[in-house]
Amino acid sequence: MNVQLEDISGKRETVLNSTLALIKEHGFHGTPMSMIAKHAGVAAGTIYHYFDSKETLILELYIYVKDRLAMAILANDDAAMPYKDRFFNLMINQFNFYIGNPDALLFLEQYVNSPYAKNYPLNDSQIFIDKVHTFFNYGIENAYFRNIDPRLLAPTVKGTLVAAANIQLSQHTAFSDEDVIEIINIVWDGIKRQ
Amino acid sequence: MNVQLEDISGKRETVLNSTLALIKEHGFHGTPMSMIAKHAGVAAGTIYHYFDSKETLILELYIYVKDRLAMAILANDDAAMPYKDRFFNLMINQFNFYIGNPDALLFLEQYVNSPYAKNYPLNDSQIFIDKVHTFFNYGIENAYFRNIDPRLLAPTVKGTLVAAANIQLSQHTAFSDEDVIEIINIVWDGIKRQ
DNA sequence: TGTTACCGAATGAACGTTCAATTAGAAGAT
DNA sequence: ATCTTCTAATTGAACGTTCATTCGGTAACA
Repeated sequence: MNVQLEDISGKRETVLNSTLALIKEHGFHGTPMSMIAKHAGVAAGTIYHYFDSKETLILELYIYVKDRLAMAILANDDAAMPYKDRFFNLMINQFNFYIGNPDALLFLEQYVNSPYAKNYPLNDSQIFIDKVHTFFNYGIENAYFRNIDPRLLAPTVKGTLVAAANIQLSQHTAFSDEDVIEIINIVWDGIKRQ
Repeated sequence: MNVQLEDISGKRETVLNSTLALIKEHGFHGTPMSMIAKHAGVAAGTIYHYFDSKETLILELYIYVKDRLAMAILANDDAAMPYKDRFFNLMINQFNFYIGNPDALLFLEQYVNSPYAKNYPLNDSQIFIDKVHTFFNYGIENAYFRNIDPRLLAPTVKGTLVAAANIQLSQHTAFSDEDVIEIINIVWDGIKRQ
């Protein structure tokens, strides 16, 4: 398929990207290994050189996507800036990542609600845990946020951003920068210390 | 299986309830028709007397569950009460429905992110649309809520409640009534007209 | 010459669906 | 009440397909 991509990233990443693209269209179980092989331009057997099974392929794809999400979220983060400004920057980055990678958005949403996530709860991106979780924990410890169960924060934030991204993607009209700020204000006004 | 339930509700509902219970454990794909048949105490062929295919079984199960969710949410709603009080009542009802029906919660979350929802976007509960959507539209028109895209409201609300319900279910310690109110306050503070 | 990467046809298990046969139940006739 | 007839409900073995995975072999490369 995409020879350039294949050349620079190797067949392993080519397979991961093909799987991501196909799952967007057909879902986990509408995507047979033969289809992935064809789309990636490799033989079916080759996939098993890099992944033990379809199941581990999905598990590793999740880490791969989540790593990329974590790095996108953290772009231009500056610990010297006010916490609220950093929060808004991270949220904007997250929104833009979803808009720029709709297949990743769809995959992540499917994954977290699938038996994979339930059966392998420890399978997650180390980068995401180290960096993004740390950022939120800092906000909790320093009382920028309401005094609530910290595990409520992330889903509250994510739910709104994902909803907004899905709306923009399903229509073909984009939210303005001001709209995005307003959306993040919904989140911030909900979770900030009142 | 459950003879009492079967007797009063008929085999169609028995099959629906078995499917719901099994999907919670094994997911869409991991739940073959033969397993549903066994769990429901009917022959495989009998399922096809009530449903055209596995696909339509899932589609009808979604309507069935969403109808029950809608009715649970609307319990004790009183149009004479202040809008904010009605809102809190509906949210508490929704949270309690998730807690009391974890299999429904898991199914709904899986469904909305599956190819079913993408391929059949018009397949939804009429009760839910008539009653719950109407309630939110009223809040938008009468300026109880921020002036934002109305489709952002529902996912924002749902995301937080679902997150809270999942936390309570995954641990085995319950949120207190005050905790639940606090959670709903997060939602309300985010979306209310400031 | 040994090792790694890659191929793709073959395999075998799993699964959704069908269907010919059986039973249950309702309606009607006597 | 009893028998007859017709339809709907139910069964589960069998079918055909799909799909993940295997494996014997070939090429690349060190």
